[in-house]
Amino acid sequence: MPRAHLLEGATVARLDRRGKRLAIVAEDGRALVVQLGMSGSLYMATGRRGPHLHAEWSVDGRDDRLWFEDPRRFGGLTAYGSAQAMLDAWDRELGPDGLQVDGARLSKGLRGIRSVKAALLDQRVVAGVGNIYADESLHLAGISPRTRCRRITGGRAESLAKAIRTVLARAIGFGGSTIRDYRSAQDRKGSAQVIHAVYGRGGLPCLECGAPLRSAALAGRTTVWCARCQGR
DNA sequence: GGCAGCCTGGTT
DNA sequence: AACCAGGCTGCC
Repeated sequence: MPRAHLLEGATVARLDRRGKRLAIVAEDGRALVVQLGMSGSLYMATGRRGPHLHAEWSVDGRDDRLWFEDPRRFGGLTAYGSAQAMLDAWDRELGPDGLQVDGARLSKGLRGIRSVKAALLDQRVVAGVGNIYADESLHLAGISPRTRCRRITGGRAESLAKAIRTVLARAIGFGGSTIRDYRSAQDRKGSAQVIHAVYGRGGLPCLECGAPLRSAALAGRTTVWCARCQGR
């Protein structure tokens, strides 16, 4: 990516975010979107912390630098000539942010998708929910990941939307889930993994009812749920 | 829709 | 050596 697209010489006007995408918007209108993927990290530090460095920025008046590392290279940077172009892309490619999704918006997104687990992983339905928080949200809402989307209407859609908002907000409150790689921009590990009710707990007892949690591949991802609390 | 494939690295 | 992983695209 040319240096100009990396915002060289820019003055940062603001940051923006929807779901898992973060945008650095410059005063001249350029915008750079960062997607971390599974192993990416973006942080301020005086030196890199790993070998898989893809971009670095120096900031006037600061000794530390901004670093983008991504060992697995599932993440990426996308440059936009204007913030409006970026927002248009977000509107096309992303649903409502998970922290703000409501039942009506969720119901709309569910149309045409078969299983609710697949729907929650689709960023056009809700932006910001991945495999961990999909399973956690479904457990909190008491909905089986195998439920057909067409059966989730009205009150169930409301409670699922509320569960998504709650799960994401709680995880953020705990600094995110550090299974292995995740670190904050301040290079700290999160601790939300200690409050996961189902993710990573296949075969262990459900914290609500004690039944052993089921684990199976759904929508191509390991999925864990309680067949008693959430139904088969 | 489902799913292989993209990568590296950690675990079994 | 084989398998698994927090995501996403594109191919069927």
